[in-house]
Amino acid sequence: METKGSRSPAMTDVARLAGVSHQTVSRVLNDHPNVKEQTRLRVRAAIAELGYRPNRAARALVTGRSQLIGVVARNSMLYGPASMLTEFEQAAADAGFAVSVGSVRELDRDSISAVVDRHLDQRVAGLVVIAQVASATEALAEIPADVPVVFIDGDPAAGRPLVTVDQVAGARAAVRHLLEAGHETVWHVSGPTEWFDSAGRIHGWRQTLQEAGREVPPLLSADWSAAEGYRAGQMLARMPEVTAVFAANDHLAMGVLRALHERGRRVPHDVSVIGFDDVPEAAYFIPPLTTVRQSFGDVARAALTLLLGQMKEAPVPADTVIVPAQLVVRESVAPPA
Amino acid sequence: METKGSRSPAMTDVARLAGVSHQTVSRVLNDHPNVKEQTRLRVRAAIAELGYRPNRAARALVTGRSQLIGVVARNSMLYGPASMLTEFEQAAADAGFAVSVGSVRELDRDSISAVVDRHLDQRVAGLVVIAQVASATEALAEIPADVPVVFIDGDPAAGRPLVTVDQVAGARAAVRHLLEAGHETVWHVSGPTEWFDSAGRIHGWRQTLQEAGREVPPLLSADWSAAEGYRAGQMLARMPEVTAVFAANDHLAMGVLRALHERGRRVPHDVSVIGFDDVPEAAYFIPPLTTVRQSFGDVARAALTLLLGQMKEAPVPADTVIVPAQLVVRESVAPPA
DNA sequence: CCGAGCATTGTTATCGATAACATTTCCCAC
DNA sequence: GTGGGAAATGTTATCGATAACAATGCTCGG
Repeated sequence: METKGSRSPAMTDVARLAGVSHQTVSRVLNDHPNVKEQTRLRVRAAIAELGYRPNRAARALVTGRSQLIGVVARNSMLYGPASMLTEFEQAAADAGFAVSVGSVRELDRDSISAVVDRHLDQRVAGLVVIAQVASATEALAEIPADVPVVFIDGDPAAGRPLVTVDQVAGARAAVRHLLEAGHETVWHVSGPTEWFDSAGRIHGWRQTLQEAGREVPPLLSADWSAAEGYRAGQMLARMPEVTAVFAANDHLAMGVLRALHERGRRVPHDVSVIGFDDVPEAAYFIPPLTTVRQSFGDVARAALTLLLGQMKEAPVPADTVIVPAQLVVRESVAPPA
Repeated sequence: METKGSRSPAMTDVARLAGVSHQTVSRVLNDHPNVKEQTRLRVRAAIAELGYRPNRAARALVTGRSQLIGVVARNSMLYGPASMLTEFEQAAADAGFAVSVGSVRELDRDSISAVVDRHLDQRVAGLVVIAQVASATEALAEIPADVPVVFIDGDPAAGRPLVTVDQVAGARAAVRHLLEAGHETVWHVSGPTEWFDSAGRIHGWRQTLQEAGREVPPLLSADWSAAEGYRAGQMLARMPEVTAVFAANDHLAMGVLRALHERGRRVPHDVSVIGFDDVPEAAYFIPPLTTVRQSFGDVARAALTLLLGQMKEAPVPADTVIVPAQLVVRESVAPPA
């Protein structure tokens, strides 16, 4: 019944039907205080009758800002970033914002800059940059100061509003759990070292070992894939002194598990393994994986809150939000044999 | 250097600098034929000098259409839908389109209708609906006929442009592979039966068994999670006559593997298992999973092509595109013991 | 009962692009 | 060299909203 006529109704159509000026309709729509209750109702009725919905493009044109939030993210199917995006979209939708995604193959300055420009063309109301690596931080210079921006997983030193998971604490919890189980030390298979996420987890790992006066084994660094976890696992499996491994994410952990299994080293009997992320499948690994859960939903909601705070010119509650991570104990950890 | 002044330059600024009218600038921007080469260059130079970028909102207002493609998808972190989205965004970006995501918690009529309306407010140039269940099809009535639409994984009978993976052929390949290995019959752990994806895989499974004159075992249906795969696997593990299982996706397969492992039934020695999707981790399951790969990238690109075809009023090449699926053989299948 | 002052409503300008139409310029055939 | 027609450019209207300002109408104190 809505789009029956030649085109969808505009504000003037509503105004005519309600017997007021289009400006009054605008006022009703924007909840301006000085509109008589009776008029307001009449306008609302007309809006409902016509099935009128405001034209965002027109509004964006005159206000210079849309109801659109731009997200800049690396094009990847990694569990973390993908979850992040979904959660953020959901939070934004609840707040009445649409989300425009701008993927980029690499987080280098030029790519990011291009995506940011595309978003600015659309007159986005704000930007969220999922900037896991340092090179992304440089591109921040491209973003005009008057556009609200929030970084996720970005550089804590960048001086922009930032939301991030407490990687260090998560890693500490994992390592402590292994030490408490009686292991002499813990090996670490990390993500790419340029990632802030990786850096935080490495830091937490090293720090915890040092505080306990344990030897810090050499770092095995990889990308985030099961394939590289497998490769690292093949090395570790060959070394009998390895009894505990902390993998920087669950997929790496899965690769490690496979490698250990192949060489006949049982988990957790011979080797204990902990992951990071708590992907939905983690409980069904062989064996069920003890891991560190990060709440992407919390990160997304915090990011949105920071963003909306900037838009309303309201005082921003805090510049940096750190979302806690939580150890989830399953069956991949045991005391050393 | 760009946004230095009070506001970004508009078309008239470019026109003034180039000594032409703003309309001529518009013509250059839109590659209209009747512009003298020399003028064109002068305008281009002015554009570059000012760092001018057209205001999409203004364009959208007057043309009634933006450079934005709306995607309607169920909010989920399932591998398939998430990959789909990423791939589509990438393809769209390459074609100069931004993508606005509208998630919905459930694919019921009202939710979809709300998201579609939000997209129409933004005057999207086209819509992509990832509509895996029948209830989503009903909501198609809400979409005005003049808005280009493509369905992904939708109802083949809906009479709208559709792109989908060849689920039936994929399932047939999987089942045939198991029969050729010598198994008497194949059990199937399916996804939710309302999903078209599930329906196609179930159909292919049943059809292949029947054609081979084999008994069709009762269907075990589940959601897409490892958790339900595990539950189904627990039942299957208890039945000695089960020697071959086709799981409707890799995560279900993972749950099945865990359950079999727990009950001491070895894969592939005692039971063979095949999955669907080929998630990046599939090669690192225990054992490496034989599965059916679907190319989300191909689906995304096909969808975009269909959409662009509709926009240009150009003749649409085909109404339905079926992307092939491909069996990936690893180590989870062997002849029965 | 009148006018100050606020509440309410209307009028007009504006955002920055494209569309439609008007106009000028140019080229070439006769 | 002139008229016709196409090529090139300019002018004005328009999309649909908000902003700024103008003009009412109402209330209440003196």
